[in-house]
Amino acid sequence: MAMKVKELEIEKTGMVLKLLGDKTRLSMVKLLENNECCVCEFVEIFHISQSAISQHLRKLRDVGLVKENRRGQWIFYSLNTSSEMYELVLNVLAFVPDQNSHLKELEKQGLRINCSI
Amino acid sequence: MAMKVKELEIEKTGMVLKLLGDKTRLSMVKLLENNECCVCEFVEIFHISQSAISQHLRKLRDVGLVKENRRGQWIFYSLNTSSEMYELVLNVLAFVPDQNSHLKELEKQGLRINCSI
DNA sequence: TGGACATATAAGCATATGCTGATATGCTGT
DNA sequence: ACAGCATATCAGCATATGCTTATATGTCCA
Repeated sequence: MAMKVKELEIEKTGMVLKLLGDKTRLSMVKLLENNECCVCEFVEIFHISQSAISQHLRKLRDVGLVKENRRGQWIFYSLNTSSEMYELVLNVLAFVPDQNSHLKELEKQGLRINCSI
Repeated sequence: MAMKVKELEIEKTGMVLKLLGDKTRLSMVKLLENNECCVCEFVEIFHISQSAISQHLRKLRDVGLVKENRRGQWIFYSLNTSSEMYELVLNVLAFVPDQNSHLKELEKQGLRINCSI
């Protein structure tokens, strides 16, 4: 039952939990667990302003949980698997139900970005 | 690497993470992982008012993460191991360094409560 | 029963947080 | 170079959060 994981400073752990404690960000990160997504997709999914999404992503990036990858006009976000906090993030995400239906919905509406660059 | 755990609603997960996202509460819960503690002990450890500690504990109790146990004058708090969120809590706490030194310090000062009731 | 101690609750305050709208920046293709 | 789209940043605002002090409640014991 007890897991053997690499411990983190309590401040860092707290910071990660605070970030993931927002429902919008938690959903975003869960989506990023299996997908690369760009800002405009999140805007469609969560129905909040592009600005709000951008600010959420900046917070996640500032502590290194996600990384960005520009391809042409778009910036694709993904989980930063080389973060020392990645293991914690994965362990938390294991409890969160799959959110991919949101992306399926986008595809149905033809709004999923598939950048060929 | 992937863990098999019992999923929780995303709202519940978010709530737990938000609660544990406060450094004081995270330390408190880490202490409660292995110990029963009462309010006055936390006051000594964290150097914030009794009221503040009490309010933190109430938030934790309101969502069922901790339970209380009155013995005489004191109310001892402990982790609620039968909460459906207990597994999530344990998985998170695995990343947090042991905080028992705080209790050791209390014992040294003779401030550790040892209720015989 | 009253005083001492432990805890809870109420009220108020300063700061943090998440959002919006407006604007700036960056890339693309004509 | 410029229009159009994607993203980032700025400023402002409403609400949430964590703390303090003051007060209420609960328990023990002389």
